Amino acid sequence: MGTTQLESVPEPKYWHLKTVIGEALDSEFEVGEILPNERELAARFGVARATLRQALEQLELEGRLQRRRGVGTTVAPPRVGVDVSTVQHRWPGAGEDSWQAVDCASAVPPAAVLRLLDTDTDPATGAARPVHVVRRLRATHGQAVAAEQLYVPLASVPGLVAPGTLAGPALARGVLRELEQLPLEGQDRAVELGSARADDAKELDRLPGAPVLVVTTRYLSGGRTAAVSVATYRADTCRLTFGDVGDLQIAS
Amino acid sequence: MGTTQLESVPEPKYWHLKTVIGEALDSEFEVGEILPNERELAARFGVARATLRQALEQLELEGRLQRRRGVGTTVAPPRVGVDVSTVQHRWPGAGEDSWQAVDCASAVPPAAVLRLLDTDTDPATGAARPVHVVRRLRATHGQAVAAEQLYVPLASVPGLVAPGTLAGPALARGVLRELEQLPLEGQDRAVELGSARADDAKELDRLPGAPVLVVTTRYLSGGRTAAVSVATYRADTCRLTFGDVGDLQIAS
DNA sequence: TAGTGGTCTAGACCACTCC
DNA sequence: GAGTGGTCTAGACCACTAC
Repeated sequence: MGTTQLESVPEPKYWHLKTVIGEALDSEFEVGEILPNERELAARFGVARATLRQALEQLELEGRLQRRRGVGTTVAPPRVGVDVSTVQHRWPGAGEDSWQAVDCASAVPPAAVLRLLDTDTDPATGAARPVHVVRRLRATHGQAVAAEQLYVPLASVPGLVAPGTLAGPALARGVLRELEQLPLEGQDRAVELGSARADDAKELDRLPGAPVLVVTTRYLSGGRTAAVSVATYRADTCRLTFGDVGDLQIAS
Repeated sequence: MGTTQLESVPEPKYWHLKTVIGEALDSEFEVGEILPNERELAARFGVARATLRQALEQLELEGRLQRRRGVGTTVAPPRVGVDVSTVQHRWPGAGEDSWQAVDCASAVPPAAVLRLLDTDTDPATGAARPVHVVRRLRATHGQAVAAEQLYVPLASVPGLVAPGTLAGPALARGVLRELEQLPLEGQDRAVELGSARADDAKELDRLPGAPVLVVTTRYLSGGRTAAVSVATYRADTCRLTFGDVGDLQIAS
């Protein structure tokens, strides 16, 4: 036929742009360097700004760029590895880690958390009861990487002094201290993609809806779920690591 | 002053839309139900289609919607939990799991993988040597959830029959079988957000660039990294679970 | 062929940061 | 106030699916 198959699989422009810019980042830019602004980049590549932004969004999602309103677009450093290995066998707050308790409130958990805390309903009405909600922040290298809400049923911290006498960070630390008194029998964990709620986004210095890795942990004690942690990690800057298990063995 | 603070924190329209639609999904729709098309939804909410799409994108990212070109937007079922617990202490392919080997090629790994396989360079030139690249697919409930590339240095499978005599799936299974002969000393694992490469996207029935959870696993044997697995899981439909560790103990 | 979601455009205005 | 990224609009056309 003599005809060559032209553009039989037309690659979207933003996809091609992403590739081109990605290669340029490797070869022509240093970490921290500021890219030309979006309007100029769009003009330079001959596309609309929205199309260019689609490419930049992908690169940011992959942790290669960092964009800040009013400032500009910079080349991101490699993602930091954050250890979330499930084998620490410790209550949250116990031992040396990078978490900091910032507050504690009392609230009824969202439905998804309630399903994990299924033991804590009012036996008479079946209605969910409020629990302690401890708020913590995790920082690495001076940068906030995760915000957590730890849901602790009142029954898990029976020795807590009358909550009215403590507040804020002090109450949060009190709840964590009491939790450590329980024998920890195990934990299981799940990781999924989510988008940052407004309050988490603010603490993580991101816009609402920013992509986050949601790590849900169930702490087991006495055959019950004694606490549930929902931690949201910045997906752009973090790589969750599950440490070397060479020093583990399966019981039995 | 008598003035009320109006819109002091003006919520973006797409964010508000996402909330409204999300609530409607909970109360008015069943899993699998088809939503009105984008043009109609946009008109109904009085916004441009692009704005509506921004809201739908977020909901899809959270696994609440599923959009298919030419078909429509449907309410997604809850995410499926996929076990990726790092404690199986087994080589890939060993035992009963849901992976299926589909192919095997010889190639030089990308730079990021080379850094983990740092022992496999040509001692004379320092250049990277090609390795076996086994391609596998993982399915759950009849649906493809992950595509993997397993990088196996030739040195890790010395007993493999001359590669020329096998090809495709048979070669892939041969490499996996040989790998099982090595003593597995440990593995470490990392999870991060990525976007699907074109080939992975195709196998996962997604568009290129779709958000995926990238699970990188290093298999250790004889003090070396004997293999590296890079598995991409569909972020929209999967929740990665790290099973109950109640039956684990730390070796001193 | 009709209808869907996916891509792309060329503009506008807003919120934020920094000087 | 100047410059940045973030939001939003109102269109257009394309690729795909199903009938």
